[in-house]
Amino acid sequence: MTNTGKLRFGLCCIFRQEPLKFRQVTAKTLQALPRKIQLERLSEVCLHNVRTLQKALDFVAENNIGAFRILSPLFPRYSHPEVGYIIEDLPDKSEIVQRFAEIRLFRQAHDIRLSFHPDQFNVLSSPRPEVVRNTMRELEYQGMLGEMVDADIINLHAGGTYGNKKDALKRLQKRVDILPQQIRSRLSLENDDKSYTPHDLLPVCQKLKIPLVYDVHHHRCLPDGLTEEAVTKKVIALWHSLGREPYFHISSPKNGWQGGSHAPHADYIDPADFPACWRNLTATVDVEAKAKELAVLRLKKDLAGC
DNA sequence: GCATGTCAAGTTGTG
DNA sequence: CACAACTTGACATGC
Repeated sequence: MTNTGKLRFGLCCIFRQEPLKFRQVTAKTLQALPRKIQLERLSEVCLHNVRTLQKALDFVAENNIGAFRILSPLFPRYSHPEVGYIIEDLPDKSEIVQRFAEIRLFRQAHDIRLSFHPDQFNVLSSPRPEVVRNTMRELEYQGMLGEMVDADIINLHAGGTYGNKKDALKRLQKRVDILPQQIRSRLSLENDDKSYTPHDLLPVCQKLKIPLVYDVHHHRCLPDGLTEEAVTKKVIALWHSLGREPYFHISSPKNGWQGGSHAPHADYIDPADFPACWRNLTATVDVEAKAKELAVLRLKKDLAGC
């Protein structure tokens, strides 16, 4: 009933009901256009997306949501090898930069925690050099955005196992060690539902002095012998040793737990899936649910009533 | 204007 | 050894 900690919930990337839409443009479409037109098109989309991000944070602040995950393609195709670009290239660069500055101040004024989550195709453990190069490009992009908006997390999965987890994690560690500070200072690893458990990643994170985002749904899909309480405790200790607020992910499976090890995300979070040991913490919990802002608001309500 | 297909990425498992 | 599945929402295209 009386929560001592300050649990904050995070909204992921987009909205279900609010009329806030981010725009996209594909490499294929761009490649059919001359460079000048490409940049005009990209500028239009980027400006739209920065304005939309501002509105998204307005909504987040008004509804007492404590965190927001920024979608990776906020600037579509930024790190693409053929059609990639920098803000300087865009006709609307001055308004874009100006709005980023406003977003940054707004974030700070309202204490909204911002994060990035490069998708599964970004793999630092890959044995393929071009995969790692592309990942680096994407991380540089997200690091640049992170710097501009004052985000504190770029959260990454550990990637594939290639038949040998130890070697894969060694490659990962080597590559984290050479990341620019702008990225490394924001980097976290997250346990996934197929390959890497908290048990696998905690030692890596400790060695690299980077935090672990604990996804309890993934942990239930891919258990490692550790209880949720035990992992929670270790993860909190890790974040605190770095002087930072712990970060978790929650989701509920679409078709219940009986339908196999992993399932697509449900529209809402079943409050029963929310770990009891998270209740009174000071921590951030991203709500991964298809009903987006509706799911965040419902979960807040449900937990307040327990 | 709506419905269907396409895009974007890397890994893994299947055929 | 080649290819589909996985994931996802918006874009792009065709009727």
